[in-house]
Amino acid sequence: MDQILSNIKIQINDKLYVKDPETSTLGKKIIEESIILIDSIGFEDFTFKKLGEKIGSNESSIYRYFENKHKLLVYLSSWYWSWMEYRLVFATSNYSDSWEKLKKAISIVTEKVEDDQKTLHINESILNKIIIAEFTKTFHTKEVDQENKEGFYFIYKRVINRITTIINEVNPDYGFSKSLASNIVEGALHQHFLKDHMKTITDCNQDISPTHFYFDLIEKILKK
Amino acid sequence: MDQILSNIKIQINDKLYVKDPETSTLGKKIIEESIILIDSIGFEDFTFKKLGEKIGSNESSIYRYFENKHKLLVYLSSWYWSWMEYRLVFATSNYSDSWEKLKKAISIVTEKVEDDQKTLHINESILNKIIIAEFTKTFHTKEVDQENKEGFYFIYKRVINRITTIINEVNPDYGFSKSLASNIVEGALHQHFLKDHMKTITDCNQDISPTHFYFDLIEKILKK
DNA sequence: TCTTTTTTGAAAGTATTACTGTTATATTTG
DNA sequence: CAAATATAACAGTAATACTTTCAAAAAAGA
Repeated sequence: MDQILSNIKIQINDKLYVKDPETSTLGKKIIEESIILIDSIGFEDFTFKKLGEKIGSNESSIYRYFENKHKLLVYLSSWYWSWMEYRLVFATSNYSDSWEKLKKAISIVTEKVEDDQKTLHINESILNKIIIAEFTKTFHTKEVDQENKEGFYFIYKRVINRITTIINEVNPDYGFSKSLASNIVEGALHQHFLKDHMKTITDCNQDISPTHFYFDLIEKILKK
Repeated sequence: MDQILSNIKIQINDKLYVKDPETSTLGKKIIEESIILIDSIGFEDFTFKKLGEKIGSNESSIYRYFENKHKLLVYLSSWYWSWMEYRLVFATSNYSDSWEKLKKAISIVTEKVEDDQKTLHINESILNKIIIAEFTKTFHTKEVDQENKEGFYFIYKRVINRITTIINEVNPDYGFSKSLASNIVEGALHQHFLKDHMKTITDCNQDISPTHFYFDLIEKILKK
């Protein structure tokens, strides 16, 4: 598994970058340090100038990789969902029982993320924190329809569709498999946010994870 | 009911404004036109300068009401949830059957919003569109914990808590009433967004509303 | 109604952001 | 080693997100 994972290259829509950051040291440094900087100061205060200072590079050099910080965030999000999809496909491929497969899939997309040591320049645990705090900003824009057409959210939608398919396997009579899948993926991010910042409106905490909540939920909704 | 509604004044946390916009013509114009302008160009491109031009006022006059556009958005959101809460309390007060009460509550927070003619300067239908597209930005910031302490999200949380209480009435044995309530409120906004911008990952459309999806969901989760 | 207070508008000013363009230097590749 | 490419440094622009000052207009109070 390690071998296989270390060999995959996560494919990102090439409209998201000017120059592929995976092809150079500076590019990888931009990715690595932007994750840390966005997590640390938040996307609103994050600028290419600050990132340049942090990595000892000039602002204009970063612009040769990404048109603007929005596209960088969409790039990071695509990377995250692509990595998620890989784990999802890998972890669910060996199940014959669709219920167990669904539980595995749900746990993958709802659990807290640990750093994947196989990807050297990307800290998935911090990237997960960014996704929780900033992902909705990638599509809550006036350009969403245009960018959706250009495929900016393709991998994210494919993750949702994979879960939808498993839901349909578990219970073909259930009429809202797509909404349930999108609700769980988005809702889990939200529950993680609430447990850190608005504890009074969630049951999730150190002991009860969003995974618990959604396991219980799918059991009640889908099991006959 | 009209009488009662026309007499209530929606109370907003006074830390959200420098001067209460409800106390002057200009203030009300700022609220009225900011809703239209944010909906039309999106929150990112919205500036006090553009709003000033639109209402024939100077930028600096708007700064006398709101410190910055973030606080204006939190103000508009608070107004929205306060108005929601009012409708929620009013519509559910007469039910003796808690199941019917819950259904009524869910339909109020998940249905598409029509303009409330009783509030002259606020178009709730457009405000609802802003909430769908921009509300998560009010708390997805680095200042969320501080602003939460200052009560910026108090009314929103109270709406969630009211729904939580009704869920507990319906089924006291269900262990995730808070997460279910926060999931439904946030999830409904998300499903509305998806039906307009990412149709492939939702079952909601012109015929099937988010309300249908969540009615079915609570029935399966809470009914014994 | 007259005066005082408050509100608003106009304009100027500042620091920062979000870029673009140019040129020299450093690095890589063939 | 030469040519091509990548990067750094710097200058420059338009817009943003404010703040300040001052005068005019409007509202409130006596």
